[in-house]
Amino acid sequence: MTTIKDVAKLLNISITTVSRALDGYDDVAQETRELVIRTAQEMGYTPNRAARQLRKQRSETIGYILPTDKPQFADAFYSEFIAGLGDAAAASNFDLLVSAAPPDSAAEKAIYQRWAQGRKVDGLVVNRTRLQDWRLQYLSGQKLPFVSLERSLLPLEFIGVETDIAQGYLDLIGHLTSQGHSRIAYIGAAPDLKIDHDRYTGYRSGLEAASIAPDPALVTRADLTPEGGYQAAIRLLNQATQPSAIVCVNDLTAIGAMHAAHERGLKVGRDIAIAGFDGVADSAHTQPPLTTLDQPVYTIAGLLVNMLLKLIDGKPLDEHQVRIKPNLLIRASTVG
Amino acid sequence: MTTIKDVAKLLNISITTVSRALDGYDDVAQETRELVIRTAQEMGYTPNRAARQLRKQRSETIGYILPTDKPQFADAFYSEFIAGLGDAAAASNFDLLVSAAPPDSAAEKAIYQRWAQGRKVDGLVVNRTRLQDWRLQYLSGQKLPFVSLERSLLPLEFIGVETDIAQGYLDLIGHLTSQGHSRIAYIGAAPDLKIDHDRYTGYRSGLEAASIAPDPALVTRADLTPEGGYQAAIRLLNQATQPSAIVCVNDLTAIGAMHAAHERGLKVGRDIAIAGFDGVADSAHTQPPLTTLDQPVYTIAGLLVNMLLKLIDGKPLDEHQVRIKPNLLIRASTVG
DNA sequence: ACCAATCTCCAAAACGTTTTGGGAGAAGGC
DNA sequence: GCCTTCTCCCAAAACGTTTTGGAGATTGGT
Repeated sequence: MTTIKDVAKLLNISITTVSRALDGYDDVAQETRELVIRTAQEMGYTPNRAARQLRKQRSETIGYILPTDKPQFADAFYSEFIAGLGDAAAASNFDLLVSAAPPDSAAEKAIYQRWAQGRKVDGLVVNRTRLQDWRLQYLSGQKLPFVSLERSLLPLEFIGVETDIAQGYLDLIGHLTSQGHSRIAYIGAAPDLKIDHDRYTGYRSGLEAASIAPDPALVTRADLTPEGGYQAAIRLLNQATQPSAIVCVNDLTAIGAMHAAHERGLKVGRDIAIAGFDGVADSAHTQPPLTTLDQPVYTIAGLLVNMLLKLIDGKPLDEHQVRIKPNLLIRASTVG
Repeated sequence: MTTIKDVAKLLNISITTVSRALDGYDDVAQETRELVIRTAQEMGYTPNRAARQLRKQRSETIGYILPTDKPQFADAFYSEFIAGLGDAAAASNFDLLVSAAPPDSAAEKAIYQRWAQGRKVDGLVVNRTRLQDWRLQYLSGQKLPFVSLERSLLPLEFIGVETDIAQGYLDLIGHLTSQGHSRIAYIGAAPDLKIDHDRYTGYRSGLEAASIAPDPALVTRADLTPEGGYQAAIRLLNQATQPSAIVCVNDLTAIGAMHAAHERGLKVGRDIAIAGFDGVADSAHTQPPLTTLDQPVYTIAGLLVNMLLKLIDGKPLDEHQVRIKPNLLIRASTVG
């Protein structure tokens, strides 16, 4: 491993000068700088990250923890989200540290502590925000910068990105009612999740806007997986008052719900309408193609990272909260 | 931030003793050890990672780079794979560094160099191995430990996990022929990928075992996405000699292919059989449910990490190559 | 010819650990 | 009572950077 000392020795100058030449300080002669840069390049010198971190007291690393409820954590949302985080971080020469833990578990807490205490990361991205989310409190307390996708209900300043769910659901429910639906069901997620809270609220105001009386029997929850959506849809379809349309908290849930409908011999689109949210799964290629509220996951991840980096650098943010309007993609699953 | 010095000062002992007490050396009195551990706990002391790395010359971090061909990198395989890597690493107190770059790009090379030169990681996991893969050569040259999912054709020692594709395809093609199929098509991936190479070879020997003459017109390639599978299937279905069955290199490709078949008015399962590979996508809930060769992605990731950690520690491996037999899940997409 | 200002450069300190190479005192053997 | 062996502890070095606080040339003004 070649160190800064090797470069300095070869050039017969001090390591100070090498360091400053590479860092672009202006108290080093143009000629020397070029020489240093060239030599460092030739020798294949890259600063040792640990040493640099130790001295600068920052790790140039951001962290993200996957909310893995179960080992089979297959959700395309997250592959795209991580790709977005990784790309944006790399573009600013930051690294991305990833771990996985079940939401609200001891393991999750342990990772947060390890990262925060050891200053392993300069900041964190959190998503799947919960209504009362200790993570946000903890990070605030630790004075560790963070951004989140979806705000919590805690009285903390929110910095991050939020999907404009209200508007999205107005569009979606409007579309469904224009197709003649009035018995519109909702399959949500765990009620302590912000996304469920928001989407359920959006669902209710969508109904209200269409002057449809809400029916509690048409509301159920699942766990954001196809299997959960499948089971939930079966529950709905087994009831006396069957839904004519189902809006689902995410695409995976909708995929499961479509499966259940098919099993019942219902033709999705004609006999029952089903819609998702995310636009990230294979929604364009399901059978039938799935109507969904598409959100640009990759872009959102990039936005979050850039906000976080500004926070870390103490630079001012253009806006503390970015609202993203989801895009209603109408496909065959909701048009007869 | 409390440091080891703070702990030592409070207890009026040397930092050496604190360090050794916490690290479990046996040259510290039982009484002292307990006191130190308790105090450190109470003070919320966690060793500074950078300092520790600098001194120990290892980062206790492993790296993985996502092969993001395009921004929309939605593939549930990778969310599960990363969850597996993250969990296994965390179980050994290692961290997982993730980045993203298009395969075989300058960006990819830059990340590998940055991580290798700066010793930012102690080892790497690589997948989507290519037949001639410079990454493996580079890492070998840098003497940086790595494990890979799927071997390359390079004359390098292979340490990692390999799916027993030959056996899997024998099972799958056997299943298809027993259903009366003989015009079996193959939708692969880029031919320089090891997985395409292996699966194509498996496909060919599967045909051979069933005494079916291979037809080049029934072989095409896509890019592992639903969209690619959709386009490829359209090409196949537009031909004079139409396939009666299609085996796809992964589940996403199969999902796209099913979409194309549906659009043609074909009933998948009855009019045409379609099978995937991965078992990770929402294959159980597609319409119809998809026959696939299931591989335990989460487990494989864990195996890889544990092999890598042994490599890093210089410990002997039980086996250098682990073969995983994929599990044929027969579902409605291949049974009429 | 002198002083001040400007350019370049550098030695040494600091970041927070782990490891090396003992050293003091108690216990044990004769 | 002396020598040896444990037991428990510690001071100092080292890891590879960045930053601090100048110091020696050179230039420019008068």
